[in-house]
Amino acid sequence: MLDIKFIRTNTELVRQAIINKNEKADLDKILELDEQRRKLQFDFDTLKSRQNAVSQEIANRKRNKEDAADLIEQMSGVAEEIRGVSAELGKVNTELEQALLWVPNVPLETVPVGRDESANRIVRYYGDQPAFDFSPVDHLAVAEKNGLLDLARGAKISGSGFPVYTAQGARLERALISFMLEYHIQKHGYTEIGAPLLVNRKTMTGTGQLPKLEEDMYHVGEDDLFLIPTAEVPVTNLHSDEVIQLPKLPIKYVAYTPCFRREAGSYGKDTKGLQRLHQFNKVEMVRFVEPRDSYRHLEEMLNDAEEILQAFGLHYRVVELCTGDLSFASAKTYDIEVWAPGVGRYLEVSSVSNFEAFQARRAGIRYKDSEGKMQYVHTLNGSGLATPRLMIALLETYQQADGSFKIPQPLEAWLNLKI
RNA sequence: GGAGAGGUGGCCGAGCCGGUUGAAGGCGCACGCCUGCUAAGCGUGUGUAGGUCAAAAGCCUACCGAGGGUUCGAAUCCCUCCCUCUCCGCCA
Repeated sequence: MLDIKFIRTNTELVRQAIINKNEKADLDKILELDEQRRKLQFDFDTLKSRQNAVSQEIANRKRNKEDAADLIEQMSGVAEEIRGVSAELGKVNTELEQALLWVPNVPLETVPVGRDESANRIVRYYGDQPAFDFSPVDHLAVAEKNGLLDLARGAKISGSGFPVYTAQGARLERALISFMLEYHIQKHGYTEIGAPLLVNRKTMTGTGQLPKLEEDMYHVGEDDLFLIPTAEVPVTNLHSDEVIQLPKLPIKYVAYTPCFRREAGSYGKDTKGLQRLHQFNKVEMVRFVEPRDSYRHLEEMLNDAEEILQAFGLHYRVVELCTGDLSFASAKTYDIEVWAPGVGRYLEVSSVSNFEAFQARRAGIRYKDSEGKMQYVHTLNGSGLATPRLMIALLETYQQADGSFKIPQPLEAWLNLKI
């Protein structure tokens, strides 16, 4: 969330950000609550101050065996008054906090302004679309021919959008995960985290999924726990309500987890094959950094993710999201879209974002800067990468004229393991 | 799930028959002094948040797991909840 002081002094900037992000937080209401809050706080402090002073005097008199009945009598109404103001203050505070949770992060000034993805800016292309001397089929055809997927049975046991990988398909997907994890650990210096897949409400709120996106989350009502939509949630919240020692920064974590998304409101969109799923696997990178470095880290993480696609020799492009396409919590986001020759589209396989202090403020992730001042860290995360669309690109790119599928060289070691 | 113990400042750890206790003491940390070097020693300081202020200083307020209650006054008493540890049960 944003600092209320920032909102107070940069109201128009925030107002514009809300519009540019297609959000609808009520700033006037927030400013009014803030005003009320400060007034009540002042009243409370004043009353409390008086009560403390008199209580002190009562204590002194009692110590000296003097009578304090008049003072006690005098204060008896004050306690009630304080309770009243305090209750009011608590109510306003809660209301203000709730309202602030609906204010999105402010996009970086350089982010292109636009309503939807049509205003996104293509940053660069890597490689070229592969040429085929036959007509390439889509990943479903490749998978069927080679026995890699069983989506029908996935639908039978869970529902559509819950893929079943079979035989070499399952091994390939697992190999992808291992390869990506080890790549980031060994080449980029990330520390691996194995994270819980069910998290509580506070954790979901910390990274900004709640309250706005509750409809998109699988919820276990009995325990009020949520299935994570991305490892970003548990991993970023690892340090919630903590003060990180300066020498520990930057912190770089990588985690593989399944991800669960209800995808409410996107029925019939990109439903073919592995394009849009309720459950999928993803390797996620998360960084905690000092604010002055955070945009350098954003570029670095983007590069970390790109290297995976490069290692597989896949053609892709990098896109900078416009304000309207930016997520609620993000200040700047790059998407990486890999080319899938069978379906003939660029598919998002990674999203790399800088949240600046937005998540850190919500989750309470701070550090002491070199001058000993308490500051919020900047948090970033990026997929590195999500497996389903990566599978699509691989299957479609490396299909052969005879319908078979060629394993990309970097994965051979994992698939040829002998025991 | 049942029984018991406990949750205090960066850490350890007093206080818990209510009142100069934001909180003893120790460790750590920072600065200074001292000292061939190192170690040790001595001194001072060292929480977070909100408010007030142009700002700093200062001042005020809150915070001893969370939330309520009793009281003129609560870290200290009462209630509810959460978490940790130990034992039992259950499941892997």
